[in-house]
Amino acid sequence: MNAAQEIKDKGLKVTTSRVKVLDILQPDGLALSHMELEPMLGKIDRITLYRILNDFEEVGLVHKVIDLDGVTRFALCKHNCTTHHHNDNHLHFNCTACHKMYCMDNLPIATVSLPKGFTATGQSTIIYGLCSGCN
Amino acid sequence: MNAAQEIKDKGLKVTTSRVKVLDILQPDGLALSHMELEPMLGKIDRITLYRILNDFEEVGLVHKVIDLDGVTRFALCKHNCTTHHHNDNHLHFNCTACHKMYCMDNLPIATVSLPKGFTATGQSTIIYGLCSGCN
DNA sequence: TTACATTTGCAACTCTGTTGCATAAAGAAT
DNA sequence: ATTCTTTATGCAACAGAGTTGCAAATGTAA
Repeated sequence: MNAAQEIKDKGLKVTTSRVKVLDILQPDGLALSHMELEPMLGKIDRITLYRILNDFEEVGLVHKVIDLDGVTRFALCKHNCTTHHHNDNHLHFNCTACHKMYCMDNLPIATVSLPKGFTATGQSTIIYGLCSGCN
Repeated sequence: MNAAQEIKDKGLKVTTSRVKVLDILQPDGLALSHMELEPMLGKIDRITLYRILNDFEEVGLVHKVIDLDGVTRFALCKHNCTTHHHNDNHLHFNCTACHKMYCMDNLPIATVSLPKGFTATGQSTIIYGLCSGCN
């Protein structure tokens, strides 16, 4: 499916900036930061980029993940997420050498038994080490 | 052990600000943010607090964890961490209601088998949901 | 109590993220 | 194609987090 159609399907207007952002996030399973995205987009206003990413997250096109350095990153959703409901819980791998953040879609997520009184609605796991490119 | 002695043992000078910071972090297993710590400390300069926390982390007195909102939090180390080497890998629980971050010292950490080429040196897991106080 | 090294506080700065408002662009109707 | 309405964009201004350099204050050991 092309980016414009995906955007339209989520009820958002199709603009050149939005299409470009979605196209850049498409190919690999990498979560990109604001700083990485901005130069790839040409002359887009940084505030616009913030708003596009937030809108995309709200309608379920992308998900947000905060890396080990506290940097916010965005990656494409793959499991038919919808507005205000993300279905794509998965592990992330953060390379300590190149700082790339990978979405590990096919790894199982362990369930943890919590102490009495605590109830879990989800979990966020970031595994760190060396990625295939840096090993 | 009292705070002053712990600070001295790590090779840092014992100052009133440092003792106060360590005393506040002592009791519970909670990871506190900068914003939470500052008002508890009286008239301490915010830059000094940044430096104290960074120094404490370097020598293994406290560890840093970034919560689900991207807020940096600090908590006491409990497993004889040393300078530049932390031994206290453990899960964290982030309450989505009161936003408290708990160190879950006694829960087992699952090991994940990664794709070929990837090697893990550690992982950071934050479980979110409702804590015992909010349930 | 003097002297040295370290810590603190201040000023200034960068980076990240948000809000309000005027302008520009998209989408639908004519 | 032209107009109209809604939504998106760009700009300015701001707030918060975090860092660095430097002078003044404090801790520690002699």
